[in-house]
Amino acid sequence: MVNSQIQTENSQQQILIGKIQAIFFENSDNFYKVLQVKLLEADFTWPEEEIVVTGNFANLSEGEKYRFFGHLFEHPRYGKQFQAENYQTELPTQTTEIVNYLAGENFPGIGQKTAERIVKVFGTATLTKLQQDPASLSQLGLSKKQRQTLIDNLTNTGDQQQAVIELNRFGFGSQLTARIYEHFQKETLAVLHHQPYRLAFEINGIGFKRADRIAEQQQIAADDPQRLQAALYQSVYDLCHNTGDTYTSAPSVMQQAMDLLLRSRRVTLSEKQVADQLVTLAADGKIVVEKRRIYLRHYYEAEWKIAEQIKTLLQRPVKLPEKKVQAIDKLLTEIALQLKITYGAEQLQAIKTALKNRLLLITGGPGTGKTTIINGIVALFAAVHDLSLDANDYQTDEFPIVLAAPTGRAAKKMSETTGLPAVTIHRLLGLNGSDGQDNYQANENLTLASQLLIVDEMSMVDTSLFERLLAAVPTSMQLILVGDQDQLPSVGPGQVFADLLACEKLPQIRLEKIYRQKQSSTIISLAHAIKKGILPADFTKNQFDRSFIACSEHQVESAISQIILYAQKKKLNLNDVQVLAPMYRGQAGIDHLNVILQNLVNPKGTKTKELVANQQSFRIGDKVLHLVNSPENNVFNGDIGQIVGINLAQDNPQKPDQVIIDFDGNEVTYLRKDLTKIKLAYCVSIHKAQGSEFKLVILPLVNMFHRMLNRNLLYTAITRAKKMLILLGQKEAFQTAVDHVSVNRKTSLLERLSQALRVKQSQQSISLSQSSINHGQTSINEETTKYILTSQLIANEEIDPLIGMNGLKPIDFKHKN
DNA sequence: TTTTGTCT
Repeated sequence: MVNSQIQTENSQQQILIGKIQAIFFENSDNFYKVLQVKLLEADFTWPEEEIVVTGNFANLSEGEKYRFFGHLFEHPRYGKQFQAENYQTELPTQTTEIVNYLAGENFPGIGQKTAERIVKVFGTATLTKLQQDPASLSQLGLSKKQRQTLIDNLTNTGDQQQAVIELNRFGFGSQLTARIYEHFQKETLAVLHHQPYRLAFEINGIGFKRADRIAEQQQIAADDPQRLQAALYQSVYDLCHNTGDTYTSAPSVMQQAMDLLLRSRRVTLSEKQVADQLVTLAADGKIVVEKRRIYLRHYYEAEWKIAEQIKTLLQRPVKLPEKKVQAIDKLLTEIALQLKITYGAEQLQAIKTALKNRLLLITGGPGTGKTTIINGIVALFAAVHDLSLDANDYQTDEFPIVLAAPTGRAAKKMSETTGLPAVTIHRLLGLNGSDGQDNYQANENLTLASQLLIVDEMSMVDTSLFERLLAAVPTSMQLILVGDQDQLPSVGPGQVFADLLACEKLPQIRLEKIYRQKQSSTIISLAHAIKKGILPADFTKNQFDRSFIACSEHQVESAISQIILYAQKKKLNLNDVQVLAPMYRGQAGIDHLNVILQNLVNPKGTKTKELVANQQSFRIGDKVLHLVNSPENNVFNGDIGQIVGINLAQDNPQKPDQVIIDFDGNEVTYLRKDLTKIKLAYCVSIHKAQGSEFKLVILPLVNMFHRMLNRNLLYTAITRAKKMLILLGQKEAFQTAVDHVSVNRKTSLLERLSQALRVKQSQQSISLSQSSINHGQTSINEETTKYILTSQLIANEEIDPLIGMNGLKPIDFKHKN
């Protein structure tokens, strides 16, 4: 049915019937395939017996006949081929063919005799009959298994095939097609036709607009409730993800949703219509409205779950035998001797506290010895509990200490500094980040088995990830969270680490003393001042380790060029010099500076080998940044390397284009297709530089960056400098950055923590049932009428607490341990 | 209006 529709819709489409001889190429991640087909019939002329067919195909079998719909196409590299947009099995029509087909490898358990018996009954219509009316099989006296085989293969193939065809028709590429089918399976077609907005809710990478285009083709009206709800939900999601807040407000959502709806289809809708659907969304529990705050249900629950889980952890104190407690000081002295370290008072206290507490937060800026402390905690923990730190001793058992971080690079660094294995939190939890906007339920039953978990770079952990991490932490585990609360906040909504630290009831240690740099470093004192919101008076005055150059946005490139030339003259290793900027666009932006600096430091000579990809040229000697995690090569997002070799296919046709990059002694080969993973790195974004340090940092800030400028960004940038810091640009821009507090995202975590930790266990159920939170079962009707969220209330911003909670109580968010 | 993370 679908097929005939397409044929009439697209009269220019060409048709080809052929038998698959070989599947040349098959991408296991998606449905894309390249086939060699023996041509049987076609509505165009083709000089040869065989033809190459490409496209997205579900199940295909070699040796089978198919009908392809598509176009002839001239591929620049592989020549003329047939691009199929659509296809169907060319089912055998003659009885002998059908018998062979059924007796063939597609139908295990059906032999020649059985096949003959089936065809005898249904004749040439056998296959369509079985597809349309599988029940008719029961009259043939086949075994249950045989019947199932026939049904599965005939109908399943059809489902998947039709879904793939339909998805192609809506313009989905092979990646998305595979993901969508994997998610909805047999439901795919029904979802596409009747609930297209589910694509936006459930598939990562599909937003409201794309779903709306499909809906429009399905004649779903512009004021259809599912359309309005999808736009509202998307708006709450977008607002939270753009701001980093875990909730938003009704006026913001309404404005954003009205906008989105109007931009997607030019149909005017009334505010009332849309507001009514916001009420429905809340009533259905997809969003939660509380005290004028609108949450995605996921974030609402996550904040409660975090608070409840932390409370549960704190209720189980660590019990160390008295003998061990007395031995701690002695053991620490031994460890210090062994590691050849002299611990400061602050550090000793941090290590000892870590051992005695179920949960401990440790925050400190660069150079305050966080790494030293992590090493100390690991060593002391192992000594006190008589644990071996040799991975070989744990062939079958779980390693007792787990080190994890939110980014690949932070995990790699952790592993390097401790000598122990460290992983990303995602990998630890088995998160595969695949589907949808709230996939938090994945792996909910996972429980980690080790005794101690240390998480580094906590400032980059968002609400969602932390909730999932805590869900996997048993109360028998000790948890140490380490980070620098003044660095850039997490990508996703929330400011978990800052909120946790703000909760005074949580055991925490703030490291102030700087060990690494000399106390006289004026970079550090500048960082401290910025942290407090002050741009010191001596800011523009040159110091022995930093300086300021006033210049306009347009002068930035020449100023930086002069600094670099000077550094070169002074025989400074340019790998120790790093330019950092907040954004890519503009005259003083990263992209422009990279081109300028590349041509300055590594100009193209007549013989320079160069490879151009993604509008960038890569030359031997170039400094480059790796943009994704490639654990198989031990290279991670944010790693900086240098191009040490380029092989061009034009010089040596036997070999493909290759770029060899040296990452601190680790040489990795990139093919042309891998070049999307790298970028020039003469200048990198401050975000990307988080977690790295450089001897000399050059930081241009101009007013044009004003939207990006904030305190954490400036703090992060200048604390990347180990020895020297050169600031340039407009003084005003630096002032803007200092004035703009960044970690003030709107979240409820601190409130939840206070609530959860305030109530004593024994009183909890009583006090909660008395509060407005709990609508008891008996009074629910009366209560809900009182609490009904109306569009009027939205307009007046008079929303009562906890509408849409459906009687959920905080205690319901408690993890089962 | 801009930057940023993870996985198969």
